[in-house]
Amino acid sequence: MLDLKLLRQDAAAVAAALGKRGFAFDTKTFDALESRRKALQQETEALQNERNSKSKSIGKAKAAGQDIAPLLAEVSGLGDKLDNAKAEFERVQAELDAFLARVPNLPDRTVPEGLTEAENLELSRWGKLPDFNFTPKDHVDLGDDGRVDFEAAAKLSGARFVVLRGEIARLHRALTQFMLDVHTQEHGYTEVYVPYIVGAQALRGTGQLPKMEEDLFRVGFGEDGPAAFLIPTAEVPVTNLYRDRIIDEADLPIRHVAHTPCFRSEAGSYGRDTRGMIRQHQFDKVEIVQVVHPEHSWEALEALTGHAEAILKKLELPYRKVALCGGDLGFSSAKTYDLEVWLPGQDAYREISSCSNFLDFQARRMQARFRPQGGGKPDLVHTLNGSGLAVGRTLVAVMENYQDGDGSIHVPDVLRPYMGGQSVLVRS
RNA sequence: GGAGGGGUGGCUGAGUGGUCGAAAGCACUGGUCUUGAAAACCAGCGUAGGUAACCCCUACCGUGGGUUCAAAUCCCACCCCCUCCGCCA
Repeated sequence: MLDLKLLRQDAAAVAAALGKRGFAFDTKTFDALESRRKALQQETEALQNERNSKSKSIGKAKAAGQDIAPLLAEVSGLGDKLDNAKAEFERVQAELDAFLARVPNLPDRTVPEGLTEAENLELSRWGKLPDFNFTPKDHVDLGDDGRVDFEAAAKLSGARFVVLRGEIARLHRALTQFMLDVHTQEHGYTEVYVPYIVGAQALRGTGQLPKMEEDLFRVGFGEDGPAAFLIPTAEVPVTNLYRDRIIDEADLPIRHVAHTPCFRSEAGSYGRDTRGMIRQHQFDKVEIVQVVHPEHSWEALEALTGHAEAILKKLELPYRKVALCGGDLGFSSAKTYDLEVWLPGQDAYREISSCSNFLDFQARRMQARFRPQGGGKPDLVHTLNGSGLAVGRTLVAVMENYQDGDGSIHVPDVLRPYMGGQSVLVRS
């Protein structure tokens, strides 16, 4: 949610800034709703004032033993007038809220111009692309001995699911453990275990609702229970830990890491990435989240991105860092870096981490605030998060980059302690 | 699932339908005192909106309804927490 004051002061500037991401901000509708809201609010508050002060004088008169009948007559009819005014005010307020809930965050001025993925800006490359003296296979072929089994998963759950077996399943688990250990022991994150089912309020807080509802799996507690959803990312439960809370400034920054499955319906991506486990309805991710003082969020974004990069470096996976252009930015983000890992099987870089600074956009929706040291008014925190990393895609990257001509897969050095010391995984 | 108790400011916790946005304590801030600190004492101290700001006004005592001129207080529904019983990985 954007700052309402900013919108009132300079809706035109907001509209211009949102244009960078291809969002058409309807200044006319906003202005109309806002001036209507203002008039109605003043009207209802004046009526409330009248009722309150008259009620008080009734109380006083009664206490003084005076006849209150004339006062009661004065107040008759006021109630209905107030109810009508209030109902109208609430209707307009709700309309305004719904309008604002669909307005995305303002892109930072350093965000590259552009409306499509193609205009993202490459910032750096790391690592040497593997030089095979054979034609590299992709992870689907490398795992087709039954260790990566899409058919078994399809039988259980349909398309876009996978069953992993044996050493590949263990490698997947090893990657998760490794990532959690690095972030907790080297980067100062506190591990949290969180629910995988959340209510609508949490999803509104981080900005997945109302716009992204089609991409969520809805579950329920009974037929007419409250709406509940499978989490599309750990960002939702972890960031919302701070919803409606006032944190002591001394407790900032807060850094959390969580490993969770993520569930996405992938509505609208039919036909994309249908081969392999790049785009699944269910995948595991290790997510890092920071809640910081508003003055420090930009440096926190650089640090957090570095923490995600550190995993790729330790795994010796070649990658590049990209700044998303305005049009490719997520709804809540002011600026996002994507890390894209090299996949020999696709002969391409593919997204494996997305690191964003949301400034106070999520904090305002969530009412996540901090109390300044030495007292004073609570102020909104800034929130950030990044994948550190997407586990399924990392598994794909390890398989494809560490493959041998005979289809065996070498285990990256840093993972060996997690694999019982094993150094090569051979086809069965 | 059954029985009972409870949800009030950053925290603890009082509150008889009528100056109750709410006692008291803790925490915090400023001051007096002190070489300095602590203690003691004095004062201040909820959030948001009308609004850029003061005054002023409005809303907020788990959530949503209702009764009333007037609701933290009475009524209804729901949510959550605690204790006990039952069931259970």
